[in-house]
Amino acid sequence: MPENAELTIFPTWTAGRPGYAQRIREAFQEHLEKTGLRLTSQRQRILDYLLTTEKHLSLNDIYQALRKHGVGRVTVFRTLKMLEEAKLVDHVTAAGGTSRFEVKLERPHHDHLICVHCGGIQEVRWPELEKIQDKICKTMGFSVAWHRHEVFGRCSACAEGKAS
Amino acid sequence: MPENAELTIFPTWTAGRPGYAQRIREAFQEHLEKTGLRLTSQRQRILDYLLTTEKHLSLNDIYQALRKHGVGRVTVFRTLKMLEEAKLVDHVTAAGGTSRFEVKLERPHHDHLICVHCGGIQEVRWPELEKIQDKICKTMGFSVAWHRHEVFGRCSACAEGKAS
DNA sequence: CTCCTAATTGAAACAGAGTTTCAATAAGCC
DNA sequence: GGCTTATTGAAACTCTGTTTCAATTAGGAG
Ligand SMILES: [Mn+2]
Ligand SMILES: [Mn+2]
Ligand SMILES: [Zn+2]
Ligand SMILES: [Zn+2]
Repeated sequence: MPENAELTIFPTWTAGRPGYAQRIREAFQEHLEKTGLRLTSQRQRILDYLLTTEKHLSLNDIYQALRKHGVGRVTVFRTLKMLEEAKLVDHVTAAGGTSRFEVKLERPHHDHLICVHCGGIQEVRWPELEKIQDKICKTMGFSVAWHRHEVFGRCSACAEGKAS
Repeated sequence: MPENAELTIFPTWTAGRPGYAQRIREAFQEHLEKTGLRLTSQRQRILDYLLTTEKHLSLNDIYQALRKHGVGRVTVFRTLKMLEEAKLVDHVTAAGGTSRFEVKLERPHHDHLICVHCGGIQEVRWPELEKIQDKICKTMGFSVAWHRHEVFGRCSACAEGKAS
């Protein structure tokens, strides 16, 4: 499996959505004001990088991309945490167990199909399935906060070329 | 969240199943012979500990329990890996992100409801849900090898005492 | 614009799970 | 018993994630 596989999120989620980048930046500023935080060049860069690179990025991916612009690892870590609290960003636990981040604003919840061969991540929505999940949890007296449903296997592309 | 929460697997899975311990030990030996590995006291102890303690144990839980009998951390690590390859043991990703292990032989597939408050793990089978998963994956041309469906929230016990 | 203060930053050090290395040890076979 | 090879475990290392704290900066008050 390639070390940095093609980890696309809904292609053109940001791009295909007029004003999306604008809106998420505004929501970001709103959150900053509301919580008494400050707008710094680092925080701006990190959000912008997430917006322009439509992929599932790890903390380290972002750090490596922005260190040349003087953004530290710790700041990336803290900013991602803050963006998650602000519900502007979310994370997936990828194959290796590390967290990968994606913009969340206006995006519906989805789960991931992870190809063990090429490392590619496909996104999937199955409200029908989640309805059953919620129903069963309810009958067990378990109140769901969030869930992680990750399916591992071979994507259509890799299933054809059956070479290991 | 308590550091070592009550992490029960199906109560009496091993206990309520006459000869289970016996069968899994035999399967273990078979695997050793088949792959040219050797039966050591350490490997025996680790498997036995998993069998007698019907819980979802972390690598460290097992190490802490067996170090007094002269079993090293590395050996626990390697043995768990081997047991997973032999399909005798499986792991769950618990609340903190660490792996917890459980015996697998003859046990039906199940998923986990993980309480973020007390750390307790409940097991759940929902074939209906998984049927939908497989159906949708199929239509997407994705061939499922395995999946991990973990639901985080509050168990019934913790939901009542609403203290944080 | 300047000053002030509290928020922010990032190097460094730390934590914890997981993994490799390698010399010493033990299993299984003759 | 003796030989060969797998196994073991201390130590060192990797990687992700996290805390600490002195230096820096945002942004509001003057
Ligand atoms: Mn996604
Ligand atoms: Mn289980
Ligand atoms: Zn693939
Ligand atoms: Zn609970």
